[in-house]
Amino acid sequence: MLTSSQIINMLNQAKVRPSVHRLAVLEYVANKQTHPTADEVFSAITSDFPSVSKTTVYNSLHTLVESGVLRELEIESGATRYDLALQLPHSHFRCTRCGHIYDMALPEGLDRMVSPGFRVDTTDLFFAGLCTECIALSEDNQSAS
Amino acid sequence: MLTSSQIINMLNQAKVRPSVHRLAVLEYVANKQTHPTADEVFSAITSDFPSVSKTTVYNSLHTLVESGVLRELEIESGATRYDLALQLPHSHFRCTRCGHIYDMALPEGLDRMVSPGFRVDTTDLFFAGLCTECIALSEDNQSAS
DNA sequence: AACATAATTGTAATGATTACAAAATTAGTA
DNA sequence: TACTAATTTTGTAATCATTACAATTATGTT
Repeated sequence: MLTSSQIINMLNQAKVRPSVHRLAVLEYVANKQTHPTADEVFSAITSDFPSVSKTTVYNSLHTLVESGVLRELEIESGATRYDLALQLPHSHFRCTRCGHIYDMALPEGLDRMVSPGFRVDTTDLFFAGLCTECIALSEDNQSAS
Repeated sequence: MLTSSQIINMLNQAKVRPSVHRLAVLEYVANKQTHPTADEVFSAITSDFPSVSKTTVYNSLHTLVESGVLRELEIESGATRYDLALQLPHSHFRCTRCGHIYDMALPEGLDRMVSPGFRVDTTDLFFAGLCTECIALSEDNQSAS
């Protein structure tokens, strides 16, 4: 859980002016575990900032991605998700049943899979399947039927 | 390079009826190295089949994904890409400058990164960066400026 | 040939994202 | 404090990939 002043520090370090809405956007993405979409960010901060527009949310997210504070996750079609860039590298697991996205470990040295002469800037490892809870649920359903 | 009869065999094995348009869609995706988008498939086969509709291309791609012949790649936002599923597992590298997508190696045992109790159905490893050619081009530009 | 099923089509709708220009806010400076 | 320029924010309209849907056409089987 990051405090507002920690969020402001992140913006300052990234040389992004900490406007009210940018602060709200980053605070939500940073503290929410769900790798939210632009629309989820918009809905969430609307309660605190009823005047915020969706375009501002997009503008803020783009600015934060360009300045290296956030990362875009193209983990599923339909909507881009956003994740804090400034944390330990990790992979992502998406449960195809409940839709939750979980952080997982990421092995070192994956870049070595890329042919020599290529320059790797970003590495994304995505898994999809069923999470523990949904496996339990589907077993319940089976025994009930 | 797969022949038409090989493509038909793939459809038969997947228990998908080899209609004319499905054949054209699969043949294009299978033989093209570029992991095309639905729109690219549509544009490409329009020259051979002027009457084909975009909906048919989407229908065909979805049918082929559901039957396990093709795989969807959510490698970048904006459009889903399609790849043959029936080949050695591999990762993908996207050049952020020229947009080309290259097949790369995929290490074994990546599933072990996922917490116990989760069931992994698909694994995707994506890299982004600069390919050899684009690195050479940008060096040329630098020395020229 | 006749019937049932599957494939194909065209159009309209949806939903995420972007373009754009005007209005509001902020920072730096006199 | 007031001025000016740059930045941020807003609202609306446009764009683009994808889907929904209902009508038409083609196919396989008796």
